[in-house]
Amino acid sequence: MPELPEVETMVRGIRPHIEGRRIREVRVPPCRCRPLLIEPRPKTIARRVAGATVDRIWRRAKRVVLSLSTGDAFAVEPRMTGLMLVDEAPDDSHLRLEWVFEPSPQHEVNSLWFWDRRGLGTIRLLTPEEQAVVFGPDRLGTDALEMTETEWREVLSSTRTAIKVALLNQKRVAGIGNLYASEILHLSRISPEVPAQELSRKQISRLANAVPAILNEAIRYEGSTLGDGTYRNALNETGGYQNAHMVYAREGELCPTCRRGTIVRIVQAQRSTFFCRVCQRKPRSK
DNA sequence: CATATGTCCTGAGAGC
DNA sequence: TGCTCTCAGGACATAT
Repeated sequence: MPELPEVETMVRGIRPHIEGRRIREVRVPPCRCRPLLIEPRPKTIARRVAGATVDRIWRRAKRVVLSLSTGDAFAVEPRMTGLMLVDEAPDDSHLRLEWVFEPSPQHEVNSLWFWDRRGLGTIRLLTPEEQAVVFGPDRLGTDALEMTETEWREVLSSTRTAIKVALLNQKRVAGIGNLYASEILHLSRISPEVPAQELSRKQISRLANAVPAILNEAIRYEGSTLGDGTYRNALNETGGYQNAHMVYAREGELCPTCRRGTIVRIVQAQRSTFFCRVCQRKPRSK
């Protein structure tokens, strides 16, 4: 489930090991699992990365981006279970891609790995033109950490979709996923079921503040490792933010905010939403 | 155009 | 104990 905080943690974790280094080769490790989406073909990748260095490692929405000296960039989308690792992996059987770097006296590690148990992740080597499309405003909205209150009002005013579902639409706002959407709405004291365009100015103001509050705190804790234990940072260590979750996966528990309601789970757009009906009350529709 | 639903994938856990 | 079934949710494709 890597969302913005987890992907940001990956970027920060691999950056000191990888940034500025020359790629020796990119390898697809032997893996008995079904092949992951890697584009273009490994042979073409090998040709295009020859002699290139990784100039910059950054994040666009929920993707890890490795920008190369050639102008090309790897865009890595971990999706559900993908990880970027520089040390050990949870297991060796789901390693999907290895970037091997020229040895350097300042660095202990010479490989970067993409590990993905379920294999829903994708890795693409993009030309500058493709980057403009894939990272562009037609595909991805403003990063959730860069949104202004005015922008929030704009992107929410045009849809009747429930606010929780609207927050997951990456064209509207980029980086929020299922887990943090519930946490953000809880801190904002907004019902996940309210149509986005019916939010009051005050509610949008609270939302605009809650988004960076939640996401930055989650980054500080290096993300959330849920019950399945999949998510890990670049060193294969678990995150810590799951202990700070107020509502996510806390169905049946007393609401930690109002201490009156009980956390409930509902399904919206085939995804779980957790919230407290007492402090996230839905206004009576007009 | 906006909105809703289906699809991919693996392994954990439930239930019998 | 071992089988079958359901579920988790990233992004995108397709349908309405």
